[in-house]
Formats: sequence, C-alpha cells, structure tokens
Amino acid sequence: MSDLELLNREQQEAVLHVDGPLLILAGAGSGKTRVLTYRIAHLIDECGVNPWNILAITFTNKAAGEMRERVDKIVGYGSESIWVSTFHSTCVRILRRYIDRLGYDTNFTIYDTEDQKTVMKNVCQKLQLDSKLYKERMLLNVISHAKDEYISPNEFLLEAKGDFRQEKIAQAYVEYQKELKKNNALDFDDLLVKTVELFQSCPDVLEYYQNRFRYIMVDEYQDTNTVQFKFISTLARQYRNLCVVGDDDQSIYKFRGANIRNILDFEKVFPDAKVVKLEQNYRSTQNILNAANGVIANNRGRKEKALWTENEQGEPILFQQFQNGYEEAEYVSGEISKKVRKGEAEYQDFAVLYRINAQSRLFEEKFLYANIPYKIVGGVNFYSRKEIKDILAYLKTIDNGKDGLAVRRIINVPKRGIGNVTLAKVQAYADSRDISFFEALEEAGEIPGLGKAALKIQPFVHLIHEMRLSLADMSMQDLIQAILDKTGYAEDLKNEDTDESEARLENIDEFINKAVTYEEGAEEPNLSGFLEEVALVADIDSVEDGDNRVLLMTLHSAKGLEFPYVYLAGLEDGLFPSYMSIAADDPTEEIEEERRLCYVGITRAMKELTITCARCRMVRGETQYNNVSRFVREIPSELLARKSVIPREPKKPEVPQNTSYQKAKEAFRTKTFDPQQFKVVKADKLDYTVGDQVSHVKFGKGTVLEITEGGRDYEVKVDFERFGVKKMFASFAKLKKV
DNA sequence: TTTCCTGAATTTTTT
DNA sequence: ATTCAGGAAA
Repeated sequence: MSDLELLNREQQEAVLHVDGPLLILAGAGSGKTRVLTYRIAHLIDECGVNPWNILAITFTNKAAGEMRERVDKIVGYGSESIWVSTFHSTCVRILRRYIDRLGYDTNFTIYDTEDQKTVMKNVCQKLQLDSKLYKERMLLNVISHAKDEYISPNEFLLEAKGDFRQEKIAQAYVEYQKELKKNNALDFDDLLVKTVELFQSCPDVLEYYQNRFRYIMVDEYQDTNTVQFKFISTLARQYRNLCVVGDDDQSIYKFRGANIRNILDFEKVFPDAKVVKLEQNYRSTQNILNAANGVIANNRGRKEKALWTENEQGEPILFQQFQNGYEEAEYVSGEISKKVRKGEAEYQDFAVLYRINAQSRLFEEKFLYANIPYKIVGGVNFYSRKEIKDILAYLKTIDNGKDGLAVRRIINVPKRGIGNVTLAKVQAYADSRDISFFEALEEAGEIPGLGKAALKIQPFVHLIHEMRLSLADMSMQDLIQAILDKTGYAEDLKNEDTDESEARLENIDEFINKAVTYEEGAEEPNLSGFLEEVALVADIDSVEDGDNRVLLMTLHSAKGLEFPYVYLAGLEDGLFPSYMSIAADDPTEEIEEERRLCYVGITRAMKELTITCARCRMVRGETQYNNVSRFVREIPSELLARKSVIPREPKKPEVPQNTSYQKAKEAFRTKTFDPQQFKVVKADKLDYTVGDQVSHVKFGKGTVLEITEGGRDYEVKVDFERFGVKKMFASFAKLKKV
C-alpha cells in the first residue's frame, strides 16, 4: 500500500495527477524516482489502472531494474506486467514482433560502433570515397545525427542537393542503410527510427500499442532526442497520459542528439500540460547544494528553479590542487583509506568522478597499491573485447545467417587459411546473385576461381550447420563450449600461454557465466534474446548494490546515482571543461553543457564533496599545464575550504607491510560486523591453495602462505618475491595461479 | 597468407 | 603512451 503522507505537497500533486500530460521538473535529489514509483502504485491501487497498460521508460537497464524493484514493494500485485525498460529495449521488443512489416527479419542483429565502422569502411570503398576527406567516424556521426533527428536517407539527399560534400555524405548514408538491411542488421539509432517508421506505416500496429500503453512515463526526459520524442508522443497521442520527469540543468547528452527543447518546450507542445516543480532536495547538505546552485547559476536560458534543503549545513567543500595527477590520486586513495580505517565509512560510500575515462588509470594504480577494493565503470566495454566479439560473431552467425559481418569476422578465426582474396571472390559471387555472404559460402563449390579454397570453406559451413541443428537441445553454456572446442579457439589460446591469452580465457569464462545467468533469469531464454541483451547493456548496469567497493566512473555514468562521499577529480580548464568545448565554434553553449555536467557531479554528493585538480598532467604522452577550472571559481568562496598544496616527500618505493596488513584486517573487521554480510555471496571457490605460486597485477609473483575463511570473503596471505608478505581479500586481489 | 614493422592517429562524454 | 592500420618481407 502506498502512503502519500511520506511525500511533500508537490510530490503528492504529481502523484495525484492522473489524466493528461504532466511535466515534472525535478531538481537533483528531489525524490523523482520516488514520485514515479508512487505514481505507478497510485494508478494501479487507487485508480484501477491495469498494470499491463503502464509503460515506464528509463535511461539504463539498471534504473529500470531499480524502479521495478521499488514498484514491486509498494504495489499490491501485478507489478510484473508493468513494462519498465529503456528506450532501446522497448523498441527492440516491438521490432522483434513486427519489423517484418518493414522488410526485415524479426531475428535481426544489432550492430555496435565497431560493426558500424566496418560497414562504413565497405561503403567508402564501394563509393570510392577518399578516406582522408571522408572519415568513417565523421560519416557515422553525421548519419547518427540525422537519425536522431529522424531524417531519412532520401530526405538527407534532398537537403544536400547542390552541395557536393553533403551529397557524398548522403550517398554514404543511402549505401550504409542498404548494407545494414542486406545483413538484416540495425544500429542503435535504427532501433528508434525503425520503430517510429513502423508506427507511421502500420496504423494497426500503432493502434495496438497505443491501446496497450495508456499511461506512459519517461524518466530523464531532458536527455531525450527528437526520434525518442516522436516515439513517445506518437504512442501517447491517443490517450494523452504522458508523464515526463526531468531536469533541464542535468541535460548532458547533447553530443548524442539529446534535444533540450523537448523539456523546455513541453508546455508548448502540450498546452494543457500540468507542470509540477520539485525543489526540495533530500540528498545533500546545505553547502553542497549551495555550491551546485552557485555553479549552475552561470547558465542562461534555464527553467526557473530554486533548490533548497532542510538538511544541515554540513562540511565545507574541500578543494585541493596538486602538482600532478599522481599526487592527486594518491591523496584520494589516502583519504579513503583513512576514513574507512577510522570506521567513518565503508568503501561503497565513496565515488571518484572524472571527465574522461583515461583518468581512471592513475586511481586504479593507487587503489591497487593501497588495497582499496574498487570498481571502474566504463572504459573498454566487456562485450567489445576481441575474444568476446569473436564468440559473439559465431553465435550471431548461428542465429542469423544474413549477418555477413559476423561471418566474415570469424571465417578465418581461428586460422583456416582463408584470406582476403578468397573472401573478395565469395563476396563478389554473393553480390552478383543477391544472396547473403553465408549462402554464398554454402555454394562455395560453384564459385568460379576459388579452386582449392572451396575445400577450406566447407568444414566451416558444415560446422555452422551442425551447430544450428543442435541448437534446440543445447544450453547456452554447451553451445559456447561447443564453439570453443570444435573450432579449437580455446585450444589456441591455451597453447599461446601468455598473460594476455590467459586474461582472454578468463574473459571467456566470465562470458559463459553471463550466458548462464541470462539463461537462468530470462523467461524464455533463447539465442536471439541473449544476443540482444548483450547488445543493449550499459556499463553502469553491472554495478550492484551491496558490493563494498569504491566506484570510479565518468560524470556521465554517475547521473542518477548518489554517494555519501564524492571526489570530483581533474577540475582543470582544458580537461573539465574540456579543451573541445573551450575551442568550439560556439563555446558558450558547449561550456554550458560542461557546466551542467559539473552540476550533476556536485549534486551526487550527500555528505562530503572533495574537489581536486593537478597543475600538470600527462595527456597523450605530453605534459600539459592546466589552470584551475573556471567551475571552481564559480563556487561561492565561503563554501570552499582550500588546502594548500602539500609538498610530497619522496615516496618510499614500497608500502610498509604491516600498514597494509592492518588496513586489510581493519576493513575485514568492519565487514564482519556488517549485518549485510549475510546477503553477500562469497567467492565460491579459489583455484589455488596454500603453497601455490600465484601472481598479482601489481605485486607480481608470490607464494600463498595461508588462506583464512572470513564471513564475507577469503583472506589470503601471500609472500611476494619483490614486495614481501601481504594479506588480501581473495575476491578483490584476483590472484592468478601460475 | 601471415607476421612483423613502422607511422599515424587518437580521447570527451554513451544507449 | 598506446593502439591501430597499412605495407613489406617471410
């Protein structure tokens, strides 16, 4: 049962508005998720709305999962039939059912950025475009933008008439789409575009979904782009029960096509819209909030908003400048260790936020050194690693024969002696017959000029056929294992026997785990479903609560999260705001976007905010000298506690042993007393025992002296050849048996 | 056909 | 600094 007493007046107002368009302007930390969940509960429990008729769209799968969980708790029953998901998954679900109306197969594949680039490369070759003048990335960017704005290749072509360069780009767009269709593939943007196309060309489909989704809610509305707006406004046209929640000050995805006008002009598009402002912040201290307000006040053209809080004043914002990035990272790791050691906080209470992923490296190094458990969000996506992409390509080939890209990726992996020359002949044959690449391979014997290469192709084709046949009575795990065994992929990696190949094998194991998890969790597990899930995960989705680690991530990833202690690192002009924004054609606008990003960062903090920067920093192998970020100057100075730069005495090359030991012990103790421990699963088994030789990322080789079983994790004592005896948590240390 | 080497480009942020 | 692509040699 929902209890409206727990909400403030504005929140109640938003919850109680049931019919007609509703815009909720929700400042940072004003409880918008709470309002959304209560509103859903209210619709179901009080207004008799069928949960089946509710669609809630969030930005990430993680947010969707959390919302479902929270709704589950307060809704009497039926919450499982509410459709809660991201824009992209929603569209995929619709397209899997109806995309055949647009001439695609319903088992289409989804191309990631790398796949897109490969396709574009082929397109450029075909059109004989000079890759110096027309860079693939640039072309893809332009096309992506066109799609964000729902501009079709033909419209683009019309627009481009008369401009030679634009016409070339338009041709590339046309050709690119053709290529995708031939492969029965969609890129990320297509998911939205094709769904809207579907709605426009098939009134019966649209009507079905309009009737189904009578109540639509959209979170993070400030970050929607034009197609996304088209999608939801088309769906909502019938019943007009559209509720959007957002904060124009947190719009940070312009580069991805987000159209801030969607939120600013909502009342123009829906003149009868009710507008509710949530201005009370429940998250941060007075000081943090004032700092955020001070910064964002420098932006023009915002919606009028005054964020306030009843929370206490809190600590001043700590600001500190260091000589270089090293010292900055060392300071942060030191502070975190200190706080945890004192028992003031746990690791999971901290987040380190930065502008670009590359900044994570220094922190990682220092954290490893200080034995601080951490998790880096983002960076190289797990699913874009070579070995994972290879296996995925096999799976895609088995699942969707039309995806020529996947086939071409793996036809010679592992080596089968099939090279470019052969591939070109097969491709030419496929093109002339208008069949897919794989179909051409099946007829390899008929292809003129192939000679004995055809004999090399046959076993591969045979293998895929075999897999397809046994697909029905194999689990996902068996299937992947079969691929690894029958192709000799795993064998090759084992024989290679380097650190790198070992890491790859580990990644593959991890991948199998994910497949198993999928199979256990999904309602109707199948190969296409798995591939789809893999294609649509965001980095942030893998972050779980109750994992006691410091989180490191970009400011973009941090949107929607909160932490008691936040470190905002690298506040330097040129890094944040980025050099790109300062040097842009229209710096004002770009810097305003960076400022919003800064606002997002500051408002993540609940109790304490520390801002750091470095005088000089290595960028692309060159040392750069940067000034303190302009954003720091925008924080009212009375809120700032500036610390002077502490000159560092030359560091001993080694952390004193007992310190790190005590740290580990201390942390261990706090964990043991944590009642949450019972929820946490300990690493099931260690693959090394006492006496084994192991290696550690930072400390190198060593011998296991002792393994103690703790409540939450194993504690392992290792004698390292170069660093002496250290004690560490097994799940964190990631020791590898040598 | 593969491997090894050199030169060039790359880094903003992501579903 | 590191990765990646293209070209030459094996």
